[in-house]
Amino acid sequence: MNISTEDYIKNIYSIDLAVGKVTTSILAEKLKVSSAAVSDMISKLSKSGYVKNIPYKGFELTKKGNSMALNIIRKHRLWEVFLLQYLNYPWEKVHSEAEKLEHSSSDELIEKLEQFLNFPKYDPHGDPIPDKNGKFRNLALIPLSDIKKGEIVQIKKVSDEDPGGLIYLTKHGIRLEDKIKIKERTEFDSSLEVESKHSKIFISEKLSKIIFVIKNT
Amino acid sequence: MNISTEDYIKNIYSIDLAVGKVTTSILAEKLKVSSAAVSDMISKLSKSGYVKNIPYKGFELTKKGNSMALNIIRKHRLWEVFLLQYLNYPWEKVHSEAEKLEHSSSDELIEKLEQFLNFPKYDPHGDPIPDKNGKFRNLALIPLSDIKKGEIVQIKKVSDEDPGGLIYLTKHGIRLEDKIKIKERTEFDSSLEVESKHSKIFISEKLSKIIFVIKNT
DNA sequence: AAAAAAGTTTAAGCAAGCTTAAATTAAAAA
DNA sequence: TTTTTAATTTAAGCTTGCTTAAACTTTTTT
Repeated sequence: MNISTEDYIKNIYSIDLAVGKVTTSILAEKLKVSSAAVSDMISKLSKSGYVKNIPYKGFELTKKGNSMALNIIRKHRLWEVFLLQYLNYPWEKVHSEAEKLEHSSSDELIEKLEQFLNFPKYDPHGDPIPDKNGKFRNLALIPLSDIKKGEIVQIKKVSDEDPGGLIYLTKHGIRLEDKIKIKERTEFDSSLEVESKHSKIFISEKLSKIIFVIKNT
Repeated sequence: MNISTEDYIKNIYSIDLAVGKVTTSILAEKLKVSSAAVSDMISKLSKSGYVKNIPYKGFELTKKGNSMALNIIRKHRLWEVFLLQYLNYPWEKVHSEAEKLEHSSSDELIEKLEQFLNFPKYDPHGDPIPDKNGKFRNLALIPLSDIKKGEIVQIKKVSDEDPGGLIYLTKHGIRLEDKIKIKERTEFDSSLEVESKHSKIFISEKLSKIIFVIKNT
């Protein structure tokens, strides 16, 4: 299993989770390669039993592919916890650093790391960490964009794809687990004004879509 | 800089240190590739300024190549310290695991790791860890094979290339920093019998050549 | 239902890092 | 010094993962 292949499998998993289906062009876009490259790789992954492919229609991970994906994600998220908690690595940089480490650590190493970290259940962005059998808890989260004016919610996850949002939130003193209240909702551009214990900040529609919350805690 | 290139540079450095000169065939042997592959890569590294090459004669790292090598070695050894001290990763496995991590960690990450580890000066096999400027202390070590019967010495380094020696020593309770006495020396096969505080063990010529010691401490 | 557009796959070709085989150079032996 | 041997480099070719361009499906529009 090489880095490139692992990246394909991991991204098929996450696209499937987010969008519900995976196509050549979506995956190509995500991986920043041509559709032809994806098409090519998919037929290889199909031959080696990681992906079930129906040409021209789409594809999905097999059971084997799925557990491969969860194992990579597990490595990624455990490294994130380590980087943030022990090395004080900045929140917004943790993701891209873990992106490299995830491909360079044996299962044995990761088990020891998990033990050292005391079996964390979530990564620094609020994503669940699969155990070595691929099992994980899944919270039912709501995007902040769906919350109405006046409601009080708790931030449980901020997507880590783009560091921009993380930098903005950090700068304004908003963190995971914070409780916030929607003070204002501007229908024109779907932006929000929210208030936490310490601060009051403006949240664009784009940002509100990658912040996930739960209601009554 | 990719993994393969980093491996070439790192190995040129270590062969130079051990043997005093680097040739195509020695490097090929170390990297388990053909001489032709080495020849090819050396001319690339020469073009990009990491290596000074005199065709048919040999080659060596430039200043730029040297500091690249030290940076990779630094990463390798800091990871080794982490793996052993914090994850309780077995002594003899630490090397091969670090071999992968060294290529997947940014300079920034490594600085934070170094800080977390409290700026260790030696790795778990006794090799010095370069600081971020490439500076390191160098002990004058003597191979155990050069020590005469009756002498008492302290183990300061055990080469980590082959895990076999490390496993043997660990099994017999010999560790870095142990003080040992040469009880017997068999001239026939240059083997030794040595005694530490806790144990008495047989050391073959081969093993005695990769154990390094200092005399009076 | 036919035409146009969009998406996917196949084909041809490139770069990197490797291989084996042939050619070249240097070193050792005669 | 010439010959033989050993080491190195060059050449030709393979594989992997990519590219662009062409061919082919599927979907959407009219």
